[in-house]
Amino acid sequence: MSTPNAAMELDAIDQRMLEALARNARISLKELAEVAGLSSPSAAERLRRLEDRGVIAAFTVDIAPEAIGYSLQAIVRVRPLPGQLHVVERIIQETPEFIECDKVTGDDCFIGRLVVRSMGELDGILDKIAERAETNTSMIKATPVKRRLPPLSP
Amino acid sequence: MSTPNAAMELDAIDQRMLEALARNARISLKELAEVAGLSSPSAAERLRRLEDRGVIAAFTVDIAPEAIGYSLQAIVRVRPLPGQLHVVERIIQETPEFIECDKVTGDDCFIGRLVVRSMGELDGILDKIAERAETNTSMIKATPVKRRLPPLSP
DNA sequence: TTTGAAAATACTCTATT
DNA sequence: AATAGAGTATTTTCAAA
Repeated sequence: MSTPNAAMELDAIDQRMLEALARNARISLKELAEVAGLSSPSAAERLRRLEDRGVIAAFTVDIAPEAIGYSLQAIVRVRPLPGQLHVVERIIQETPEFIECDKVTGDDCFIGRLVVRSMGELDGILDKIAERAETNTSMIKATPVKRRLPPLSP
Repeated sequence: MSTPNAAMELDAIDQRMLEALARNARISLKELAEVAGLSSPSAAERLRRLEDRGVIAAFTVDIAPEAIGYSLQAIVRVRPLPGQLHVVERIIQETPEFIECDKVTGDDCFIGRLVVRSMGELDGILDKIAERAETNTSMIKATPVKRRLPPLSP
């Protein structure tokens, strides 16, 4: 029971492959194979298994919001008024400026991240939510830890 | 002054390419070209320019933390005690379970996301920070909005 | 900026260890 | 599980518009 499920273990080769993909998901299988110390077909097979096991959820692109005009980012804690939970959840989902949102324990029901072009835009979005929830907004000044992989070794 | 910088504009082709890459960053140039309605060389050239302009920050892999044993995720707000700001920032950076962290305005100085295998592990991490900061932890129960692209059209 | 065609690379399949 | 080799597909380059 305290033995971790073997299916969850990543060996050194898996780890090197995931680290290489985290640096550049568009790396060729050939390069990936070199990093892993395998032939290309073996690397392809490993990659397929990592996907099948659900370890790899997706290959995605990181956009720089500021490069397309979103000069401000905020983290918003949202506490729906009684009876408004589902409406608030839908409003958040339908507001595309919310680029991620988690539902959490504690006083705050939702914690979301949003991008805006201006304070005016932020104000407009928060006003819409204000009818149905209390919000607490923190503007992002810096990002000391950019999104990174969790520790891969047990 | 109210005119957005033209360099920040994404045309319909750029948008389709970014959306396709957000779905699968390892899509081939050939498929990307089909999505865009261009030849492969044109798609490659557009892609290169999106990278050069800084619109594309990186191609990355999304790991499913629960598939490698991290059954719990938390959002932690961290408020360093007087004089402890930089030490706390370093502790967070050096704790690999923090998979992202922002420095924000307001009472909370840092808001971070962390993954753990158990409540015991979470407790250990928070105890280490507790000597130097107040923390407020929310466990993630669900994710109503998974990381997605910001709106791409002005 | 885009295209088409050719050359260079990379990928995938099968058989094999 | 991993590999080698062969056949297939993709990517890159380049001249031209």
